[in-house]
Amino acid sequence: MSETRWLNAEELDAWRNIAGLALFLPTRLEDALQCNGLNFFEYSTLAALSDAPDQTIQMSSLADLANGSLSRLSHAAKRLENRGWIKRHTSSTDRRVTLATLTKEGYAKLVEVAPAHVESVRQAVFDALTKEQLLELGAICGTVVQNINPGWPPWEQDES
Amino acid sequence: MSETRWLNAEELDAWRNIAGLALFLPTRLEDALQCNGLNFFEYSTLAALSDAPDQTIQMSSLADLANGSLSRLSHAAKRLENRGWIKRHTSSTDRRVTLATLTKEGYAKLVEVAPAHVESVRQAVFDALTKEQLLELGAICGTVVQNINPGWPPWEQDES
DNA sequence: CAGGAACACTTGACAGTTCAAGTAATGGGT
DNA sequence: ACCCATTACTTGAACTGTCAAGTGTTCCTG
Repeated sequence: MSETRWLNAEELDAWRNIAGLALFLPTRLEDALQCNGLNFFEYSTLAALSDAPDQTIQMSSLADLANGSLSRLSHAAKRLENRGWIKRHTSSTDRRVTLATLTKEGYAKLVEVAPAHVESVRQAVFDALTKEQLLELGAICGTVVQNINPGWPPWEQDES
Repeated sequence: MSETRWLNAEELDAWRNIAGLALFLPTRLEDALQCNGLNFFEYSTLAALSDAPDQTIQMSSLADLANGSLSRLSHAAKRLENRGWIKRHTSSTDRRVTLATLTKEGYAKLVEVAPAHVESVRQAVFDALTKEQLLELGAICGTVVQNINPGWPPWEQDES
């Protein structure tokens, strides 16, 4: 029933740039990884595992850390396992639970790929901005992300 | 051969928020459209057509305007045509060229969906920010986008 | 005015994501 | 102790986008 709040010229201009970022940045980052045989989600999965004690995390937690659904992770884990970069085994304490572990080869792959990934982030974003702009951008994006997706990220739990 | 320029804590923090935006914003916008039976690319396609003289654009230009590959548009156009929202016909002056036209039904669909889309943009981004923050965000994103993808957007051609 | 390069688009096969359904294990209530 | 809801994960089908190849048309060059 209420009137649509259309965008004025100023807002439209800002919006185009924001949408442009959301449109092109993912592709750019994927490209840098794809040529190393990984997509961004697979990379996030390996990275999350490498930070965990014993390089081991339960599937559902890992899905959260890598920002994907459990189903998505399950498919990705099959690919990563086939390539020998992770292993899955049932937990001994709760046999519903599957634990994923980074293999030696998986860690090696991560170490091999990480520099190129970081460099692509720098080239795409950091190198175009002053330090002030970067921090400003980070802060405002943080505000928006909290608005869209409160309670992210899944690490940094509030433990009061 | 060169040393990897890793991110320090400050940079990592900013980066997480930027990546978070690029990760969650598209999904959020898609969701608002999906429940109206369109994805973002299809919406952009219809929107671009509605702004064109005679509601008609050549496929390859339309692909640019909607920010997708020609192949992607070709698949999407088939879906849109099947649902009766656009029509395609060969150009009379150059028979390699296919012209896409928005139908009356397509225009009606766009008018039906647009308010919800704009509202989702407002809710996701605009409502969380002050006007200053919005303009600042738009400007910085513009800088990054120009860095990643110089010569975008395809409209706003420099005609010197 | 051929012949081939370039252009405009379409198509089919493939890979990754989502969604709904399926399997298996656990725990809580009676 | 048993049932059943819940939890944890996997799987297969449907769908979308990408890539490479294919078709048809036009332009250019000798």
